[in-house]
Parts: sequence; structure tokens; C-alpha cells
Amino acid sequence: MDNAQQQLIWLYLDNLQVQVTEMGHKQVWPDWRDLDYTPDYNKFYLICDGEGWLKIGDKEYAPKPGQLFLMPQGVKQSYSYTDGPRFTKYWCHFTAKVGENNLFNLLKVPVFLESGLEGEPKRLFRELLSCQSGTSLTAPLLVKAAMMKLIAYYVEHAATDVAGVEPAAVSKPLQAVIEYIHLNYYRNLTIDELAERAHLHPNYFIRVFKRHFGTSPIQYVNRKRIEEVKWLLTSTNLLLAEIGANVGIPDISYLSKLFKSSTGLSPIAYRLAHHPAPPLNHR
DNA sequence: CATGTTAGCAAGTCTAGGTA
DNA sequence: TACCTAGACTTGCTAACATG
Repeated sequence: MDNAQQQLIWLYLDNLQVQVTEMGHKQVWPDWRDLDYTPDYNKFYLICDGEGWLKIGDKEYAPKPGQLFLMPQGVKQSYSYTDGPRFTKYWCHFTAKVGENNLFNLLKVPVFLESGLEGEPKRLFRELLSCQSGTSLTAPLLVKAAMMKLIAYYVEHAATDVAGVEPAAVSKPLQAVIEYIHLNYYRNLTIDELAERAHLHPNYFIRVFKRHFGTSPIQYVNRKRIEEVKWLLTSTNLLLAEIGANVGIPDISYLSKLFKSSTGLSPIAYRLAHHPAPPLNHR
């Protein structure tokens, strides 16, 4: 995977919105069967025991214990019992959106992983179930956090799988814009300039960008800049004005305001809070 | 359905003036 | 001198509508 692809995947994951609707751990009912339906949510199955049959798109599978299956939203699928002992599995239904898109339309990942029976996914499913049934004030947040960890596990391990992970090819012009931003964020980028690279009208470009990535172009550029500012504040001795010039925000009054709205601290307060040791001299 | 336009509001930028 | 803040001005963003 090249650097541009990795940046794109980070951007998707950074803007991911997750919602978990249902989950459980049980042996499937004797009549566990449905054919050719298209769910408006994603599903994870962690097979613990037994056997059964799945069809995702036009491919058929006979899942084995220890395999973690992903059934993506919007893809026609079927499931059924077989003659053997019925499945016992952990399962959950969830949406994972970046802007208006399902994450798994934006990322090409394999349909299942060999995760083993006693690995991280089982621990995360247990965490999901205990958070959901708990009465904690922050239960919804904890459920979401566990779900995100499960998605992270899947993407991380899919990347080392033979099939690998890569951004879907639907977004070539936008991919070019992302690359351009990463090469030029330290300059004074304008919407017109970015829109031109995508061959779109500026106003329409903003809409397409946000629909695709879940964030507006300028917000994305500024987030990238603020990350760089944080790094420069804590790893160098540079003055705020010099840092601003390095990241494309030469106006330190604006830099100050932007930084504070993003981190809750003014730049120098941030430097003091994160910088107990004498700074490196990079001037 | 993809793309463009417009208007109103939100966010970004600039200027001036303050504090330590 | 370096940094921060308030307020005025400019540009970006979004929703609603138009066009082909």
C-alpha cells in the first residue's frame, strides 16, 4: 500500500461514525434461514461452534469455528442451517459511516478473517455485550468504543491478510485532491484550487467532498495543519509565527483561535502542558 | 441523477489594542 | 517582544432550487 492510500484510509477512519443496533451470543434457532435479502446494516459473525451456510454477493461460504465474518451493508446475502450441528456465534449489527458512505464500500476488505476462538475478537464481543447490558451512565459510549476496536481489529488484520486492504477505486479525482492537500497544506490553499483538481464547480466540490469524507475540505486541511502545529510546538523551540508560516497559517491570531477551538488550549499553553523537558533546539 | 446557482448563515481572516 | 482577544470584514458551507 502506498502512502497516498494510507492517508486516504486514515481519513476514512478518522471520520468514521459508528452505531451498534443489535448483538448477541447464542446458538442459532432451528429455522435460522433467510435468502437473498439486502440488509441496511453491516454484520459481524464470530463463529464459535457448529456449522452452517452463508452467501455474500454471489459467493458461498461454509464458515468454520474461529472465523470472523463481515457481511457488508447493501450487499445481497443469504444464510441457512445445514444438516450438522447448528452454529453458536457472537454476532452484531452495526452501521459504519464516513459521510454518507458505508466504510466497507470505501475500503476493500476480505469477507472473513481467521481470528481464532480465544483471540481479541472474542474479548471485544464480550466487552460489547457486557457494556450493552450494563447500567453505566456511559454505556452507549463504551459500546461504540468496543465496536470501533472490533472494526480496527478487522481492518488491521485484513491488511496483513493475502487479500489486503485498499481504498475502493470510486474516488480517483478526490484521491488526487487528498494527495494534493498532503503535499501542499503548508501553502495558502483555496477551495477554487482544490475544486479545479477534482474538475468540479467549487460549491459542488465542497458538497461532494463532505459527502464522501464526512468533513469539509477546509476543515480537513486545518485539522492536518493543527496536528503539525502540535508536533512543532512540542518538538521544537520555534516561535508561533514561525510555526504558522510552516503550516500555512501565517496569521498567528487566527492560528491561536483555530488551535484553541480544536484543543481547548492556546498554543503556548499547549506547549507548556505537553513540554515539561527543555525543548529541542530546531531554530 | 449529476451538476450548477443562489442566499443566508457559519467559519476564516484581518486589524487594532491589550497583557506579561 | 511574543502572544492573546475582540470585533469587523471576507470567504466557505449548506440547503433549496434549477437545469439538462
